[in-house]
Amino acid sequence: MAQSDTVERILDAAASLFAERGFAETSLRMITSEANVNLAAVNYHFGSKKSLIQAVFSRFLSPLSAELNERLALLRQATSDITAQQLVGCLFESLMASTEKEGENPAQFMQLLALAYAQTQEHLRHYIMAEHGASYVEFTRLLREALPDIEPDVFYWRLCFMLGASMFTLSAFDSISGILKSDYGKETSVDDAVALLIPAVIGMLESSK
Amino acid sequence: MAQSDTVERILDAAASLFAERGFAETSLRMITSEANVNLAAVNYHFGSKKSLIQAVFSRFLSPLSAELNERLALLRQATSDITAQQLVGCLFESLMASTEKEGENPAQFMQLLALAYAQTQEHLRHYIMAEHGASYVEFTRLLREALPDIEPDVFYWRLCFMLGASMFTLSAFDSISGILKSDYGKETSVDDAVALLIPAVIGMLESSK
DNA sequence: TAGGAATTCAAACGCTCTTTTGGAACATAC
DNA sequence: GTATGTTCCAAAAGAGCGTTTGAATTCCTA
Repeated sequence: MAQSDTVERILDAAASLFAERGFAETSLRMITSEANVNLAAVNYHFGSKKSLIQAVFSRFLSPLSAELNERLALLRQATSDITAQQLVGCLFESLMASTEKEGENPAQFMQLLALAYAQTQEHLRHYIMAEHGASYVEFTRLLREALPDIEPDVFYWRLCFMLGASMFTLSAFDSISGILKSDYGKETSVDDAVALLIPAVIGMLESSK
Repeated sequence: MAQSDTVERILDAAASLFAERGFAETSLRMITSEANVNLAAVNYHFGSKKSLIQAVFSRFLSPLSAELNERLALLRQATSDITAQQLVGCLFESLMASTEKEGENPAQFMQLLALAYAQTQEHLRHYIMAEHGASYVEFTRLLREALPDIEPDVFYWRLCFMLGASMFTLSAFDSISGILKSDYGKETSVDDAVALLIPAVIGMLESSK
């Protein structure tokens, strides 16, 4: 069994358990037993539980940042009048493309983000901001430029509405789509949910009310 | 020092620390030392940490359910054509009224709810649904009736968008309003944020797109 | 195929946690 | 003023945690 195998199995198990239960609620013993590796493997390969948590986020965030940076750069050089619609489209395309490339689950990713948000994990906040904050700041800046007529504070609150709606919806995707399946026999993919989400958040952002 | 004093002080400290740090990240030692009571007081008055968590939620949810039930009943007997706008108004009024009555913090309440959602705390989910699920189900039923032309699955997703935007915004209220204050010198109250939030979520619910 | 580095493993260490315990302090009622 | 029930407290029990250790094993290269 090569090292990469152990490391990947730990990351898979950790991502799944963290997303479902939370960080402190998930012990290294749960993770290593789920991953079928020895307890000491986490500290051997990652150094500590904190570092493991950061590694789990890195696996999601690095490809997302890369995708988003690339798409934003393309958009900037294609036109100088970028619309909010294009930017929001970029964001969700990046999310879906980056998770698909890595064979990951966007719903699980959003569960982890929601968790990182809800629990004030200082070390994680700092780490995420230091490693991946630039893409987010750039996205916000461009969106602000695309919506110059909105008062700054209103813009900020609407950005918040957008993030909340997106994060909550995708993080709850599994349970919502399960309910829809059993109650209405309706099969829904993440792409279907995103297709509904995009016009909704754009409507909120651009609203004149 | 009467019992009620100790119990209240524990609940206050627990709500504040849970909201800020998470459930497992907050030890009974932190809570009892913050509350200036003996460590054993939690187990004496509440039985266990789990029960304390439930009690913290109960203190928020019971007044909210009561307020919401009352307002929904009034609305039902006032008119048979209830609008989505009226229902969303009811929900936020109930939230603000119930927290104000009890001298509580709506942002803290939403932080706790977001936490309960993010971490799959089975005992808590069951408890909340069993004790307070009825009001939520009734609200959803009335909202569904107010928006009969929307496909059932689209309705469900939009409900999700609404909950996400509301929960996230209010749970992040302290940090957002802090940023607005320091960046734009703009002072924002929770009511201001809710005043922006209501038209935004109603727009999402009623949209024809 | 021998040797050295990388990885895995069982066991234990030290720590913090929730919960329990039995008695002390207090209030209330007879 | 004593009896009774409630509340508080210091201490310890018992369980689980992250981490460390050193030996065993596997892997790779020379």
